[in-house]
Amino acid sequence: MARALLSIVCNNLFMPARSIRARVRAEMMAEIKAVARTHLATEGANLSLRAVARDMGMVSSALYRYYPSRDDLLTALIIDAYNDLGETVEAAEAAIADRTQLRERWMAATRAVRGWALANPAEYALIYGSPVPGYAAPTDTIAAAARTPVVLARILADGFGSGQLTKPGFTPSIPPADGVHADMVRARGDIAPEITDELMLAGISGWIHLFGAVSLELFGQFNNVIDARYEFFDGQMEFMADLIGL
Amino acid sequence: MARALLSIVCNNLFMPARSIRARVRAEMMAEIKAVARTHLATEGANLSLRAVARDMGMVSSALYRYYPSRDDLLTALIIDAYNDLGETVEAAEAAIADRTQLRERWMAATRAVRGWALANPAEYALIYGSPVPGYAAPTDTIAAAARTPVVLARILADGFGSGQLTKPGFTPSIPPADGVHADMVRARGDIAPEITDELMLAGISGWIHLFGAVSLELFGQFNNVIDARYEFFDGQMEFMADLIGL
DNA sequence: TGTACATCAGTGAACGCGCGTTCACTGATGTAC
DNA sequence: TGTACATCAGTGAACGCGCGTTCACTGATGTAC
Repeated sequence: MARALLSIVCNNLFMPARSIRARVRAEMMAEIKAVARTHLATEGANLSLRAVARDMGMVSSALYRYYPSRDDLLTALIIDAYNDLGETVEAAEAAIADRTQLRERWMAATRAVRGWALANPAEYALIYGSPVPGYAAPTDTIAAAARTPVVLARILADGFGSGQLTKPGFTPSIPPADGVHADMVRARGDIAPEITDELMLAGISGWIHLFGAVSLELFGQFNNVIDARYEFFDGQMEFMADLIGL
Repeated sequence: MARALLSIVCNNLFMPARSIRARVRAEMMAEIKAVARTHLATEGANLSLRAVARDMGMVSSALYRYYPSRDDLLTALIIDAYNDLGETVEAAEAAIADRTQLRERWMAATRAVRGWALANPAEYALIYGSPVPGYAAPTDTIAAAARTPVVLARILADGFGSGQLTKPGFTPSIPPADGVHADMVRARGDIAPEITDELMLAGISGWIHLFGAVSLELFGQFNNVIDARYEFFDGQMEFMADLIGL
């Protein structure tokens, strides 16, 4: 709190006075979220406003100046988590300079997902784990949630656009049902309108495998089964790259 | 409680008197778990002993005659959930009379997993969702947890034993790392010693895809993406059957 | 530049509720002789 | 078969703690004239 104030004052000595209060306020909101995040790590989604306030040296009612309720704070944390993951994945994927190396882009993006999840297990659980009882995520989260899938879809769309990737690396023996086709059309339309339905379906299989592997690992299902976790994950994602045709 | 007592008395009129108390006790433990399960459905893993006791018309301290603590009750629920899922999957898979129809056995088993998860979402979340904060599952759960994977592994082992299934339906372009190989050897050794490592790896990929798909669906990630859920899941599992070579 | 007023952050007490667990106890049921 | 004793289930009060949220309030900071 004092630290936030001090940094504001130092960073904004020459800013118009009227914005100082707004900036302190923004830093306070960020610090509340930062403290709440550390609580998530130890307590899971049973986030306690009073505990957060205690850690900040404030009285619990003071938090209501910043977040109207516990659920609103949770929502802010969820949006932050989606954005933080999305940014990490975007940056890792964008770091592949040769944009025609689709497989490298896929591997970079998927490794970034796992890396972020291992580094932020509580936040990963918050967004990809079992729903918090009594909490319904508002629609504000949708845009942030879409960032990671969009990165993956862009890889397919770029490959298809350049003619590098015309069809999946493996064609299932049974064609998709009509309803599934309709879902693919809609999903394409949202994030990669140019590609074919069969490519979209292959991509979604990859998406499922990616988050399935990360969730099983993080939620303890690999205990006593898979020890070589990095290598295993990598092999699975290379396998998916084969199937998608990257 | 009264119902449990009555059913005991009726069912055991001619049993030796000494076992009646033991049987009432067993029924009480089962009824406590049944009530706790209904609470899981609405409250998630934040199980409240007092609420369970209230619903049973008892005082909360009475539960301590049956379970020494809240965590012990949670453990019992987890073991039950694994066993219930395992039994369901075993029964569905065993219902395929022609044991040489490996693909049908796979489809029956995987559909049973999803069906059970949809019918028992809170219990699914308890065992496959984010870990309960502050709760460490004891090793008692391992045997129960293994039942479903064992069903899947038996399909591979039977196919390999009969010569029907010699290698996976798709061979990844990159061979598994040494550490992964070691994990496969150990995993085979536990549940299907006869099959090859590459088949085991294909089976584990199927296992990941299966639980990945079910978890993503149950934990809300399919909202606004996949509407044709049954067909989609089915298609994904047929796809996996292709890859494994069933 | 100085003053009057409005805005805002944070306090502290309170409401009304929840929780897991312990403990001495009462009565009923089962066991041994 | 009857009696004395041991086991066990369930009670009710208590301990010590937690929680989200509201509300009237005090002071400090910002704004308008």
